[in-house]
Amino acid sequence: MLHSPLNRLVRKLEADGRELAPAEKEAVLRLPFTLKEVRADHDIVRQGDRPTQCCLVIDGFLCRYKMLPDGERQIVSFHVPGEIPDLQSLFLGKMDHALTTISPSTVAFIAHEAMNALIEGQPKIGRLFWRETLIDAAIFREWIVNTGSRDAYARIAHLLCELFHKLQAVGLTKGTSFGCPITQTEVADATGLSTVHVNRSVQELRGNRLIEWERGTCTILDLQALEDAAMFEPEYLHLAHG
Amino acid sequence: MLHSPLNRLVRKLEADGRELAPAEKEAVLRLPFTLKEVRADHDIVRQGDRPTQCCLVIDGFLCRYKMLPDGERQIVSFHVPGEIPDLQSLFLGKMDHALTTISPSTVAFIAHEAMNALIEGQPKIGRLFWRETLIDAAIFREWIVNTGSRDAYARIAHLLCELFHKLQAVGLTKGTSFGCPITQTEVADATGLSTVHVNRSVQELRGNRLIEWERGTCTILDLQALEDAAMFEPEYLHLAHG
DNA sequence: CGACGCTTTGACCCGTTTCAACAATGGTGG
DNA sequence: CCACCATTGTTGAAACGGGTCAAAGCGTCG
Repeated sequence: MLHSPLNRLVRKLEADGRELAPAEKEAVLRLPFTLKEVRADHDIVRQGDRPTQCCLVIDGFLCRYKMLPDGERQIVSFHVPGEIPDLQSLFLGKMDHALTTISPSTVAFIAHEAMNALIEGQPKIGRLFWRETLIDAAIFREWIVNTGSRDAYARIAHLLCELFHKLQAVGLTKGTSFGCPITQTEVADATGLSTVHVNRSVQELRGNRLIEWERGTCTILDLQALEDAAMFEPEYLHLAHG
Repeated sequence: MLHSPLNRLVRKLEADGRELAPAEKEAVLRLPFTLKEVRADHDIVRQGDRPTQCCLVIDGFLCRYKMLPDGERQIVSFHVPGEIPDLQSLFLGKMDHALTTISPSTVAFIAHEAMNALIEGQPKIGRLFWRETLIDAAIFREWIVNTGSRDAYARIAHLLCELFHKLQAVGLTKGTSFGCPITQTEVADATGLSTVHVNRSVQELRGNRLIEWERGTCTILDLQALEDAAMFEPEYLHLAHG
């Protein structure tokens, strides 16, 4: 039990809220699940689907996106280990967007029934899950701000700050470095910019010695300067200690 | 009881989910509240606040917004009667954004304790509230798509489609007309455009005979054409009948 | 070694912003 | 009931951020 993949979820719940009671922790760890390795760029859930299970990220990066009739793809969120990107499918039957892997990933599928039983048996856990979805919404709000009010340079800086803080909260950073398998094309789809302009802006961030970013590893050279450039204020992430 | 302002909330819950059982409906209508008339452009909750009550819109338009350090204002959502824009404050103590009136409005304040008691006593209502917040999140996602992937013309068209459908669901439209007290400056703050360009795009929508919009009333002249121009697909609103 | 995916570059173009007025509109008080 | 003022809406011209297109470099992995 100590090394169950579900510990990722426990750690996440405790990062956003307060510590879990032993009984609560056990109830979470007792959730039945099936593990699955998924290759990169593979849709886990598609727009229009009616899932009967939720997907917990154990390892790797996922994202949610919507396609427009004109072929444009808009990524609306990135997801790192410990998160349940399609928790909403418990209450919103039909998916209004797709969920896909960015990198080769390990995910745990948990049946809706099991989630519902957990929520009923442990209402406090239910509250925490609800809270997770509200933090999700807070991040969406900040993304609206990002695409609506920041220029390209700040937009990309902001995305990197967000990823860094999210990963740090679940212990997936080493110093100011973190594994970041996201391509510039995906950054473009997430920020509403062209890949060409993303590339130039990333080079500018590098040139200003704010970041290093190559071969899937991003290192923040000057966090304060990066956050200033991004107008980043971490409160919206609603992390317990910061 | 029949004409309690809380009927707005009942109607809203039934628009998004299925019909309420009599006992559930009663429990909602028994919520203690205090009514308040609020003038236009008045902050109901500010960024950084820790509210102890929720705000139910009875009459008028509200919006949520975030300010950036550089003075930019980004509106992240509009709210019409029947909605509880700060329901999240039940679980996220500190506001990461502000809530303000667009027009003179009537709102009902409901204490967090009362909301919590209702949710515990009527878990099904709790589920519906959770669902409301998830629909909120779905709308945020669509706004990310809007600012990220659509041009000015489509962006504004999309906003109008959304308002129309939301208002229609709670019975606040007359034909294809609805009261829309939003100014072009507010549309600009919501879409990430300049007021000048909003103005030109609105004129284009008028010129193409898709809408009429003056003196606080918006009439959609050709809903199909407007939705096509906006690439609008109403599923994300998760309304019961459409 | 070759192929594929990702990054990088240059040149040109266009949607949108900015600035700076000016015109309507509507609410207020005398 | 009209004069006044503050919002809101409208216009034109010039500048700019970012988009588009097309091609070339570069890593990595079979």
